[in-house]
Amino acid sequence: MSKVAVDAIASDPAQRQAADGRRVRGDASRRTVLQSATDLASVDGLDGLTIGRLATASGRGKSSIATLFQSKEGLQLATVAAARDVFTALIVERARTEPRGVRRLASLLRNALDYSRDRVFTGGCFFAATAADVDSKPGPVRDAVRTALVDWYGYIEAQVRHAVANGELAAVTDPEQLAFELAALNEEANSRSLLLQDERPYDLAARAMRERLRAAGAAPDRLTALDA
Amino acid sequence: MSKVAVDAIASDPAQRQAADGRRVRGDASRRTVLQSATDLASVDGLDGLTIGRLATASGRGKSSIATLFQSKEGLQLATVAAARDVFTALIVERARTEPRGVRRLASLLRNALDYSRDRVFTGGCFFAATAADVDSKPGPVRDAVRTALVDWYGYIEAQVRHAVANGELAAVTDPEQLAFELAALNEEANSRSLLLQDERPYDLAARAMRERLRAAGAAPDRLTALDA
DNA sequence: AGATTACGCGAACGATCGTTCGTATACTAG
DNA sequence: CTAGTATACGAACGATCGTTCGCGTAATCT
Repeated sequence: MSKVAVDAIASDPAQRQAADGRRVRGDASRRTVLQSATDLASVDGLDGLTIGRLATASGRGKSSIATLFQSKEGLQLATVAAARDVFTALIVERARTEPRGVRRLASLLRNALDYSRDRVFTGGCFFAATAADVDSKPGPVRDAVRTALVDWYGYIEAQVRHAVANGELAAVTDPEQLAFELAALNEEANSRSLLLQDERPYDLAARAMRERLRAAGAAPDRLTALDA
Repeated sequence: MSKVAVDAIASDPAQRQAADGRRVRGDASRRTVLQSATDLASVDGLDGLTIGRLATASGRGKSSIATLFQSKEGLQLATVAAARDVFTALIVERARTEPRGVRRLASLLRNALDYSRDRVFTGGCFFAATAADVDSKPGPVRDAVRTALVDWYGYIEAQVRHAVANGELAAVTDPEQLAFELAALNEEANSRSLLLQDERPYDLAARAMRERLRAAGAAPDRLTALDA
């Protein structure tokens, strides 16, 4: 890249930051560290995530992590954000290829089950593992976890609403009720497979989801994502 | 009590231990401490339960707790056992007044919802709070939590089987499948009410349980425990 | 060129962790 | 009466916690 081009970029306020070699290096470090952090937190919770063990796991000094994230709370917030990015990319984004309604809903649920089953995070679903940890401790970390889960629940419910509006589900369907039940099955599969070290809960959950959606009026050929 | 009577008790090998004033005092202390311990662990998990804070919460010295339970692992095991006693007394024992089958099943589920909703433990259901933070760490503590939950799941499933055998539920009912779904609804109500600080999830869960059992063939008049 | 900013690391801080020791007290056993 | 046992407490142990400081390096900004 010519010096002229560099100057042109550097003179653009929006891109100046992105071109800052120090921040680029720092962001790369943060990304690497956060990969270990989400894994550790999925096992030990956000409270059990310690800077010392994270430093060892990512091969850096303790003070480096402290510098990169300012404080433990900053680290926790960044960890939640990183986990959320993974969650969204693997579950929500992938389901967007399906049309709104039952098809996208079924894809969403299948992706969520796979994300847990594949142990994308060592301790299973990141948010299931951390929700219990923070839900009794007010503060920005709890708020971040809560927001992520509320958004997730809301997205499921939105797809149910689309399905009802589409006529794919019976008009009498209560979207909040159905979304609650579907989320419950997903989370039970995650927690029980972790507890029993068994993959069968995923089949039980998928079957329950399929039957529940069929009972609500969904056509079987739009539920193939939930087949065994 | 006369001295003769005391001697008579003391000479009975089975009751000698129970009459040992030192152990009586110790057991009373353990009971008191464990009440704080189950509460703390329901909030911070069994790992987040620390001897220091438990000492403060129960108004004793740190070394007293260490003596009473030998080690942190001993404390954790005793805490799980104490929580299990409460769980069994409030949920399982109370349901035994109902006849086996759908009625006992509905009572069981109602008691479980109430036990969570009433915040018998500050952090909601003890086992939901602690399962997440031990399920990735092998050892006797994880085994104790796992056993408690497996027994609980098994008891639900046993009532489903009784109901099928009674003819209260359709013969085609898969007991493992139905028990899984009912447990999922119960746990989702607990976790979501904690996360959102809202009691509505309990109504959503009760409604789902009732409709699911009705769909499996249960008579409405045997599901009154799950009515709103 | 010089001042500033961001990363990276080792060293150290006070606090808390789980555990152990010594000692005191109460009760039992022989 | 003497030994032994079970609680109870304070003090201290080494380890780890989150945080801060100083110093060096690299990149940016004025």
